Amino acid sequence: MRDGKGAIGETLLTWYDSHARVMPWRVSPTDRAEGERPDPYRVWLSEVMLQQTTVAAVRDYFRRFTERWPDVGALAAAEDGDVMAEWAGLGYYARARNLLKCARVVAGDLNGRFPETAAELQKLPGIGPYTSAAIAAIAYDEPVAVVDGNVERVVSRLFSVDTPLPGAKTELTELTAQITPEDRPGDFAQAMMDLGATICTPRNPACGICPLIDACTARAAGIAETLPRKAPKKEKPTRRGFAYVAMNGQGDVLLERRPDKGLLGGTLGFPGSDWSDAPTPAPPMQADWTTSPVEVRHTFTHFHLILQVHVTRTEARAMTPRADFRPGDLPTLMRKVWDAAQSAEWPQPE
DNA sequence: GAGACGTGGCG
DNA sequence: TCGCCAAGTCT
Repeated sequence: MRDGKGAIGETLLTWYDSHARVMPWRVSPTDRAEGERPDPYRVWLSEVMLQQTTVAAVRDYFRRFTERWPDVGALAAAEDGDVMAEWAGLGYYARARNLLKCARVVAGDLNGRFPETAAELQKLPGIGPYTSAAIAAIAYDEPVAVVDGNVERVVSRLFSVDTPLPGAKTELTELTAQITPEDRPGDFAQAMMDLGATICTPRNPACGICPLIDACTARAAGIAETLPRKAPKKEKPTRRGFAYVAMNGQGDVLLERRPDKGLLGGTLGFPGSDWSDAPTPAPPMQADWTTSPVEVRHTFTHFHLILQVHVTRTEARAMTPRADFRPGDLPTLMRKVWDAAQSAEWPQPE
């Protein structure tokens, strides 16, 4: 083992001890050696935020969440709208809705304690194969394979797996399990992800400074950058729509909360039309609407969107008080709508 | 199993 | 400007 796959774990942990990136949710190898344990709540929160999201984007959100809600009980007691507002801008809003569901299960049914195994963790809302393994390994030392996009890339290169993803997922998980050490599985997982994020990158991998260069078969074969293979992407269609920004004489703004299901579910935004090839105008009230000269362009995971923004002054509706409206509480698309509205020629009050 | 689901950074 | 991609999950 020591000269085979076990050597990879030892080599990587040695590298991690001197190269681990500092993150607000992470216990350094030094502190860990002195007995400090990761807080399962913070591990869980950070891992959910990190789903499909970069470390740079997560940092400030994590700080604000943990400052405002220091433990799972506090988060479970939060208002839905406050959590959605704090999550605004981070994307994939189902994560925020599931975060609250999960916090309420843990605080309400589990005495505030997270389950300690990957199998049990995965039963909770918003916790899938990756997140359950990450929490179990990092917070509870379970020697389970933690496989995210970084690990898929590192492992596919180490062993020259040329089966395209997502088909290769099972094989990559099995290979990851074979190199996951019984000792320090959490540090090993984080080391693999750090390696993938900083050295074994999708393009231009820095093989010259990689601690695993001697073990990497793809590097030896000169095919590292071609792995992992992936099925080709589908083309994104472009959809269009209308958004409506209404304001009264006091500067209060008409906002609505979107239904929990679907795109931007549970978030706050401006009223609008459907989004399609030929959207139907849908002003929230009869009024003197003017069109902003600035169109909003935004790209979601599966389509491009172009919105035409209309604005008006009206007293015809109850609105969100100016003092309660912060553009930062809106998802990015709606912040763009707000910005475009500032460029419009606003009609005079009725 | 394939599609829905955000956003920002980078080449 | 534009496609790729990031510590995925749910249906």
